[in-house]
Formats: sequence, structure tokens, C-alpha cells
Amino acid sequence: MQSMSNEKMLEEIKQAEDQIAERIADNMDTFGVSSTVGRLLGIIYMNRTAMTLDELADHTGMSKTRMSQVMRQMMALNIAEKEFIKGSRKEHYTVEDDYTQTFISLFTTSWKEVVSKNMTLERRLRDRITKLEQAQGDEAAPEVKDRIRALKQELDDWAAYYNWIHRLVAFFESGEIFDVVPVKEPGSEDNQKGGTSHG
Amino acid sequence: MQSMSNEKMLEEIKQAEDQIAERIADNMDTFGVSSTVGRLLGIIYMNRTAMTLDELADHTGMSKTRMSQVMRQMMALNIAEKEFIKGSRKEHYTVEDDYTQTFISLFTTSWKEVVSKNMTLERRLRDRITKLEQAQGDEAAPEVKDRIRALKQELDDWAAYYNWIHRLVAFFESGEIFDVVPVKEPGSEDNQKGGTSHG
DNA sequence: AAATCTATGCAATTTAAACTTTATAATATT
DNA sequence: AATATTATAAAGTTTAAATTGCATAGATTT
Repeated sequence: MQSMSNEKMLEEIKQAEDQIAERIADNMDTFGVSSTVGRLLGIIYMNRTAMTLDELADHTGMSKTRMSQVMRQMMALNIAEKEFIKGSRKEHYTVEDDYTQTFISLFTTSWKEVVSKNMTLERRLRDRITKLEQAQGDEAAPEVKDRIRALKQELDDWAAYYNWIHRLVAFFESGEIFDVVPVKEPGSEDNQKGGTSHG
Repeated sequence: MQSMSNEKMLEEIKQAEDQIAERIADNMDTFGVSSTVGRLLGIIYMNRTAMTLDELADHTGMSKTRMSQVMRQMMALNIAEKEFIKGSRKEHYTVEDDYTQTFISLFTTSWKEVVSKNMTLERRLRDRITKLEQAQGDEAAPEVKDRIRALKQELDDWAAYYNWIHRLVAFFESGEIFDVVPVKEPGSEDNQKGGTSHG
């Protein structure tokens, strides 16, 4: 085809941008969160400036209530924050503009929650086992003793695994991960936006 | 309370085991997969030997068809495999018994898929932009030129991010992650089950 | 403190995912 | 080849999650 009209070109460009945003949204379910989270992330990111619930509702065609819920969730996940805009009464929301940092936030917040739930259960189960051991009289069947031993072993493995995740999360959160897997390919002098000191 | 009956103790032990299995299942949605995946993982893991679809259906109270679907998904995620049992016609399924390795498999397989999808889109968009640039005649508006430049920048950022994830996945898959975040706390002489050479 | 605009909690509805039933294809056994 | 038993596919149903509309509470301006 020959030289296009400007309108047609702008239309094509918009389509390309939309495809990127849509892919961001899709990828979100790998983190176990709703795709609407990704859609808003994409919209605000592409917009380059803070946006209000009304603007988001306009862009998505969804209800303002839903926008409120999702932005709240995104703030809980540490991938969005409110930004004060002088002269405006509305709340404005921004998102982290560094993809990698967004990945880290999503990864660490969700796994921290998992680790915490696990630790609670572990404590409870250890107490329970202690009581069981005390309660098992001299006449306790060998089978019972074996099962208790196996359960303790299981709990130890389990705890070791969660301890690993705990340290893994810390490794990401502190930014140490960038020392071993830098953002840009080796050969570039400047390997990341925020420097090594993250936490 | 005083010394319990053996039946009561076995009952308590079983409850504790069930709670662990239930937690494994719950945690699965952090990976973005159905909790049934986690439930089967827990059941087979606790069982310590390969199981058939019928046995799984018995344990869960779900249909055999569903068991087939989920086991297929688990094999796609590299966290389960078929095991040939001599003399039996049925398929028997086992799961990885190392929690950490299961984590790695889930993490790497899902992100690999995401990276692959992204690369396909990226290629397609770059072609499109090239065509746009060729098609923009001498009379192309400055706005169009700006938008194209911005889109290219966006695509570069985007590609850098996915390249990072790509290398991150490799870092996990190769086992190098264990060099920087070992499975057991430092102080233990033996830091992991499979040694350093994973891939 | 009344009026006006904001964001959010809650019940109701829509939509998507999980799961089951039924039907079919594949594989082994006789 | 006929039979029995397995695994998978397709369509239908149930259950859970996402989304909306309405009602209310919190601010801000006048």
C-alpha cells in the first residue's frame, strides 16, 4: 500500500498500544489476580499521569464502584498509590512505572501473605502435637507413635519450605535479585533504575 | 485431659494432616491455578506412592473425569508424571516430593508461557511499526511521528522487562537460585536434596 | 450547618470458572 | 473379533467470582 492518511496511522498506533495493554492485563492471572487489575494498570501506565475513578470508569466502561474496589486491591498489592493533585478534590491514582518493580511488588506481597498464614498454622499444629505427645500414655500403640513421628517430620519439611520462600521474598524485596539477574543485559554500564539499595 | 484412647489420637493426627493438605491447596491460587490442583498434590504427596484416577476420585469425592483433567494440567505444569506400574492397566500418577522443586516448576512453566506469548506479540508489533514507518510519506504529521517514537520506546521497555523475566526463569530453572537462597539455613552442611547441577 | 461532591459498603445480578454427566475413543484381555 | 475396562471429549449444570446499582458516610466549599 502507499502513503497512509494521518487518521489511519493514528488509528493503527492506537491499536498497537491497546494490544500491549491487553497483554499486560492477560498476564496478570499468572499472579493469581483478576485481569481487571492488569487492565487498570495498563491504562494508568499508558496515560503517564495520575487518574481519577471517574476517568478509569470512562476508559473501561465499568462502574466507578468496581474501579474503587480494584484500586484498593492494587494499593494493597503495593502497585498503585494515591497522589495529591493541588486544586482537585478527587483522589488521583498512579501506578509504579517500572515493570520490574511491579513484578517484585506483586510477587512479594502475595507470598508474604501465604508465608504468614502458614506460620500461624504451623504454630497451632506444633502445640497440638506437643499435647498429643504428653497425652499418649505408656500404653500408646506403636502405630500412633509412628504416625506422630511422621507428622513431625512432615511439619519440619513444610516449615523448611516456607522458610525458604520467606528468604526468597526478602531476596526480591531487598533488590538483591538484581545483583544476580540484572535488569539490562550485561554490557550496559547502568543496570537498574533505582540502584542497589532498595530496602 | 488424661491419657487418650488410641482411636482418638489417630483421629487427631489425621485432622492435623488434613489441615496441612488443605493449606497446600489454598496456597495454590497464588500461582494462579485451581485449588483442586493443590488438593490432588497434597493427597498424592501424603500418600507417598503413585495413585490412579479412581483412588483420587475416592479421596476427593469428585468425578473421575475431573481428576483426569486436573492431572493432565498438573503434568503440563511439570509437577506430576505418569508412572508405569507392572501388572496394572491403569495409569498411575506421582508428584514431585520436594516442595521447593514444585515451586520452581510452577513458577517457571507459567512464566515461560507468558514470555512466549509476549515474544510473539512483540515480533508482530515491530513488523507493524516498520510498515507504518515506511508508509508514512513526507507529509506525515509531527504528532504521528511522536506517537510512533513513543510506541517504539514503550515496546523497548516492555521487551526489556520480558527479557528480565526470561533470565529470571532460567536462574530458577538451572538451580542457581539455590546458590543465593539455599534451601536450609546456613550452618547446615548439606544445603539441598538434588545438588547444584540441575539443568 | 447546608449543599455538593467524593469514595465505599452491601445486596442483587451477571459472568466466568469449576465440576458432573453422558457419550465416545482407545487399550488391553479373552 | 468380542468384551471389558480405561482415559478423554463435549455439553450441560452448579458454584464461585466479578461486576453493578443503590444507599450511605466523609470531606469541602459556601
